Amino acid sequence: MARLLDAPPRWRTATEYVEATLKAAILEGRLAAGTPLRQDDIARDLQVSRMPVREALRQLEAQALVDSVPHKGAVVTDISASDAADSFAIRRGLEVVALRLSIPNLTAEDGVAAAALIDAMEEEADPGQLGQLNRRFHMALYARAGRPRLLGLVDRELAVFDRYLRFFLAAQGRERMAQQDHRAMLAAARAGEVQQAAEVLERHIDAAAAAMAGFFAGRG
Amino acid sequence: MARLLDAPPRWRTATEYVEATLKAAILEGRLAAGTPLRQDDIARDLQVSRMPVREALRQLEAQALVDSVPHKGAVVTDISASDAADSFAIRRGLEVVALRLSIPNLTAEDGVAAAALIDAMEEEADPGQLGQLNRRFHMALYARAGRPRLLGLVDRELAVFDRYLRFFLAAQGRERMAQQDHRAMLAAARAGEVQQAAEVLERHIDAAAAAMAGFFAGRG
DNA sequence: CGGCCGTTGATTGGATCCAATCTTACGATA
DNA sequence: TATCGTAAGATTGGATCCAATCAACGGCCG
Repeated sequence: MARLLDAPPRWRTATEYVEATLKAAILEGRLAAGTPLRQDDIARDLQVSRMPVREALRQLEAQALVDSVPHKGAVVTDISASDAADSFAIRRGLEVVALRLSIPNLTAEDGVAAAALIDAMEEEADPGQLGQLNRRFHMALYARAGRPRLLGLVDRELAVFDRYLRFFLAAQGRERMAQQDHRAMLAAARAGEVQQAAEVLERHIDAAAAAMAGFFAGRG
Repeated sequence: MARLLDAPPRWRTATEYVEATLKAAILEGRLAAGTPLRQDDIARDLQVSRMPVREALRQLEAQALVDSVPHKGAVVTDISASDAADSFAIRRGLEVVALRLSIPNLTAEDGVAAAALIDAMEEEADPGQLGQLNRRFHMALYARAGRPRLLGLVDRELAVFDRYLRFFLAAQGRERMAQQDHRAMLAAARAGEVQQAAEVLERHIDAAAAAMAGFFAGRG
């Protein structure tokens, strides 16, 4: 007899499946920057036709995770100091706005959840998991901004940033995570100190940008 | 005999052609908010197959110009007070950052060009052209930011904003364009006064957001 | 010996066809 | 009469096939 509740299919369309799979592979570093993404190979690996692959690649292009040239193909977006600077500029603009809008609506539970994420980061060693936790922590602070499009862009940009963070942590070690900034931001947010929280966040992102720039300068 | 110089094809791929055409139609208001976008109809009208239409619709979805539901279809994104608030929040975050980065690199010619755009706005009556000029003026101020991804997002969001501006101007009249803000921004930018220009821009966007919110409130 | 041009293979873009899904209308049944 | 179920049409998602474009290679001519 059939189960009463069948597990819902994890993806509604093949395109979503391909997009999610490729995105995860890129963010987790399994597809290195610069890797050419051949439609045929991906289609064969994922057991779908080339069409959902094409659409997924377009979606990822819109998310700045792949670069595509007409009639040439798609490539995993390169890591570069210049692109990192772009990412930090975008984050600084969007996240500060999101934080200011969100803080007045944050609940005590939100604060507890964010604190738990900070603690989890203390004990996590894997750079990939650290990136995920960092992303979730930031998003937890912005979640009550009530601006879905804004939050979508922030999430997208944090995904891009994830790749740089992984890159950076692998070389510099996890002690560079600036947990004191996270705690200060959370404390200010819980106290409803919008201005102070925003300033901490700005310094946090600027410091990360400077560290990343120095990192790139150090390796040519 | 063939001409020595054939006009280069305006678009390299059919997808680009469809995307540009649909985007223009949406921004110019010829495709009203809520209009269902049937793949077959568009393909027939533009003399292409359904496939480039599908890809173009995905691109436009990433630009927040159409909403798409799997197996249901695409619709021109609705105009709403909530989405307008999203747009203003995003613009406020991104444009302030872009302006700060751009001002130190602006040249005298950039200032002249921006001034010309302000003058052109004074004499333009058509809301659509006004929107174009407004967009070009803002982009002219940010052009030297040297952050291509950031500028791409700003341009995208200004495109979304164009629809609201057209909507607003049609009802409120062109005198609501806040040209004095534009002049003040330009003056501060030319003088290299980053902080002051940024503050004017913030007030400019906040005022526009407030006016738009009042407009929406007034019509239910 | 070197640069230019055509040819060939690989890869993507586009067209057509088929399958899956949603919507609507109609009818059966409580 | 209201509601559920079902069947038909419409529309989108996916697969397969063909055409256009690009890169590499090799021959030809200066």
